[in-house]
Amino acid sequence: MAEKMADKIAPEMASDTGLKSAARPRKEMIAETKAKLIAAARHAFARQGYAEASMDDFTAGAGLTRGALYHHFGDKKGLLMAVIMQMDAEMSDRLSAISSRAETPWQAFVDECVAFIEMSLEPEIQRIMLLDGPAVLGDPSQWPNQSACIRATTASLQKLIDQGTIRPVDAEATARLVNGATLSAALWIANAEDPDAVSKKAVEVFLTLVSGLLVER
Amino acid sequence: MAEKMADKIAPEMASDTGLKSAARPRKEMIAETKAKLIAAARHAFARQGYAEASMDDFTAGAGLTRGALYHHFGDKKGLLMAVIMQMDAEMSDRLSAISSRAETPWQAFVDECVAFIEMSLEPEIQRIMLLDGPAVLGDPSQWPNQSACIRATTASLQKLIDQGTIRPVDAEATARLVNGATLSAALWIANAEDPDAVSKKAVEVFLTLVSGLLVER
DNA sequence: TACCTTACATACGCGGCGTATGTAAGTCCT
DNA sequence: AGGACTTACATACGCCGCGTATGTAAGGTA
Repeated sequence: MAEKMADKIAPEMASDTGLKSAARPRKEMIAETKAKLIAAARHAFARQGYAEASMDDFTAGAGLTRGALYHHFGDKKGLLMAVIMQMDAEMSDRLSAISSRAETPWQAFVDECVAFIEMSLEPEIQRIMLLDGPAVLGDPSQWPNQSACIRATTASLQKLIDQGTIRPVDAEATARLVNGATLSAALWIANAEDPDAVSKKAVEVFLTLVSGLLVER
Repeated sequence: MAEKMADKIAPEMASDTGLKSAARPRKEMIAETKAKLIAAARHAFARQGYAEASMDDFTAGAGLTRGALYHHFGDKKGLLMAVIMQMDAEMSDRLSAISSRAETPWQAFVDECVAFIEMSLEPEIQRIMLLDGPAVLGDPSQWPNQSACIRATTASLQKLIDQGTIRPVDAEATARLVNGATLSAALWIANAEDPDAVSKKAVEVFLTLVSGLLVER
């Protein structure tokens, strides 16, 4: 007990003394491999679909093996969940950026919905978030992240309710239904032979529908 | 289009020349095995999901083997398609029966939508038609059957437009968006901890949204 | 009756998933 | 500092499920 402090030199040395490489902190390396796996899986899932994407293949593409995958994510579903959470966060960011640029809350809401449709046209989002995600992981509203972009829409709607622009409905319920409508619109548009024409129709109908929310139209 | 009718008409003339007797006609046997396979797959897909359902298992449950399945349906996806077409036809029948009972076209439309939500709560429909179907087969609007129940809704809407109850929007587009909204509502309700409360909210919002379609509310 | 076609069953190979095991590198505790 | 323990992967193995190629028996046809 007496010689306790004699060699009490802090072992967490000056880590980055200019030359990085070899001895980077462990947490960073782990985060990097996780990120690499998520990125590789994301590409594979988007291009081939969840079921057809081989874990051996895309882990090898990331310079790793399935061992790393199972260690960090448990199984294939766990990786999908991680991919989805990442994408959901990105979508949420994009949506809030868009709505913050709008001049009125109503415009913000409409812009968000249109942006959601546009994002849903991106093959990666459509395939992973809208098709494989629900099939493999179940109802999106039960996902851990609780669909951040749904919450964004909910918030926009709540503002509109508070300021008396739209009727006092339940904001979350409205967000979910509107989201569902935009989603099916996006699927329809993306697979149509004439996307532009279909898109026009869909937006027109969409605006007609949400006009039902307005206190006065 | 035309070739479907062609190969249906041709071979049926010679079929019953009076004495089929002991052994039943071949077409009937085939139809029966097909029906058995579809029924077995339908149960398996509903209970375990498409990906987890083993073809060996449920064909054996029907007293057959995978050989029969590949002969009649080509592959697992082909069987899923057959199952979906069967279920879609059933749903379409139920919907048109409901709408024909309504007293006004508007009520028919609303009843149909509510019925669609209720049907989507059934685990079999939810799992096969709403989750696995789109993930495995792609956008439902591209399915051969072209979603019979979408067409039912489209027809109801067209009536409402013709009689001037709702604004002159595109009927099909409206049917698709409304369908998407009801679908997400159903998923939400089915997985909620308090389905009754959620259901009430969803219906209320739904009615508010479609009120936007009305010429005068 | 003999031939041909059809409707399955059987047999086989491959690829993917999950797990059990190995190993090197990092971390902690005197 | 040094060892013991833990962590982060890679490697190896077995199982299962799919698709296909092949066999076979039962209609249908002349």
